[in-house]
Amino acid sequence: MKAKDQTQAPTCASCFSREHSVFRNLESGQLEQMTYAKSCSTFKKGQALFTEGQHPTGVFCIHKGKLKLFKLGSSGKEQIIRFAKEGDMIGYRSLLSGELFSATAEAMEEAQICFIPKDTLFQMLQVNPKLSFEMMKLACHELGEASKVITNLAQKPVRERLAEILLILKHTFGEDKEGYIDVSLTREEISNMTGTATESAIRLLSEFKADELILLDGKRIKILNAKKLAKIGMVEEEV
Amino acid sequence: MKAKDQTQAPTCASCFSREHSVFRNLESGQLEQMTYAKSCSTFKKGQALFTEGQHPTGVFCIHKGKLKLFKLGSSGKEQIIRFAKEGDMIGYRSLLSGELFSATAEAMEEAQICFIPKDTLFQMLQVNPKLSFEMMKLACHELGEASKVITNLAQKPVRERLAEILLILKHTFGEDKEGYIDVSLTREEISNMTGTATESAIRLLSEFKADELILLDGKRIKILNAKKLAKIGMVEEEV
DNA sequence: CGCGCGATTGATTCGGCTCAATAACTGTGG
DNA sequence: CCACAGTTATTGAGCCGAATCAATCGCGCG
Repeated sequence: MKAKDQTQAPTCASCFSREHSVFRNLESGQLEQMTYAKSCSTFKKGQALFTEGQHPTGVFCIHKGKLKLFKLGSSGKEQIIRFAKEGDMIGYRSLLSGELFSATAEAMEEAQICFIPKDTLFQMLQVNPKLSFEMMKLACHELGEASKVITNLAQKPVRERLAEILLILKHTFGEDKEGYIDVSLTREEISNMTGTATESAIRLLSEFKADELILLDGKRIKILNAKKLAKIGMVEEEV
Repeated sequence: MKAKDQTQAPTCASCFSREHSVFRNLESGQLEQMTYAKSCSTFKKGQALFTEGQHPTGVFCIHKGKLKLFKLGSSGKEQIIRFAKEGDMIGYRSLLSGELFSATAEAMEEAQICFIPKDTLFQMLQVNPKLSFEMMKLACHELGEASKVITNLAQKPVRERLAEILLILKHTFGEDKEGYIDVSLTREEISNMTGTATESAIRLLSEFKADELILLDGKRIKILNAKKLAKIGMVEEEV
């Protein structure tokens, strides 16, 4: 399941993506410990880091690349729970709660991932209350986000949800030089986020395009009128 | 917002509902500290402990009673995020993530609630890594539950969701001597959990009753055929 | 006893899903 | 470099689940 090449494995101390992660405030001793314990590997597009139902043995840090986390619904359709990119940590939820993985993590593009074994992380948590607090904060924040998603799914019609999702995507992944959202998603993946049939997502995207709210170029999406999208999505802030 | 009577305020050391809470393993010193710092009050049915958007100043421990936590959707409809009962802690998510309350907590029946100020809790977290871990675990567990809810809302039809909700209610609140689920909910509240119109929830409940899966007596609900409900709800376990 | 909210049931509408057919695109091997 | 196979995207038609609207009923309670 894990790839093998440790070739360009960097030290954690010099890791750029760490700067934006929960590990940003580690002292050098712990950084060394982590560098020593971690293993780094490459995942190809579509390859899974772990699968729903498996037993967690550590956490994954994303050094490069983008991942999607999804659960399979009873009909087999993927429900995308969240994305993860450079500097994000994956798999901590199940590890910390002592449960099996509740979702599958899959690389959306070639990705370089570091793996930190459970023992190492737990040791660090024990001696470093700040790290514990940081991770608790992260979990609590995500919990708040989840309750928003729940309310939206339960109450907003598809059109509103999709409008909001587009703004969230822009916010999560940013834009490239040309102003397109910096992520490549299939229409199906977009629908798996929104909680809708793929055809519905396509139809609405076409509508938004016709209304000049967005611009479509294959999988590339550019937001032209965030204000109006926010109004459609019933969000005050432009997410 | 808070009621005043400290009349029957018990000590935390003797608090029965603490036995099942994250505070179950506190040592006597911290228990004293908590007893000293906490304030206990009574909330009437329908009274809010806190409201979405407010600034958290501490956490609430439920000594007695049942609460619902809900968010308001853009149309003003309540979305029930979770319930809380004896021994549960409320308001920790926002406090720990340093955000505003993301939901409103309201007493569903007369409730006795203890309030633990932010400073006290944070001090205890600092000196007690086990408590931190316990709370992190709690948050991570709930996060996993949330992702289940998200997948269900996005993918399951109303009929399946309602069947599952009934099983969850039974599991959460247990049954009284007569086998009825030990909580009193209006049809609207049930629909606000399920993410559906009240009329739809009513219709489906009537169906389930006609199919002899449940028994209805006013607000009282008794599960007659959990196995079949689980099948309808597409859940392997009987939740 | 009557007021008023919650529950129920019926009729109707409509959003969104499914099914189906095509078109466009991606990669792959000759 | 092109043709083919296998996805992925698009569009249309029809249907169905669930929301809405409307009316009545039943009670809990002052």
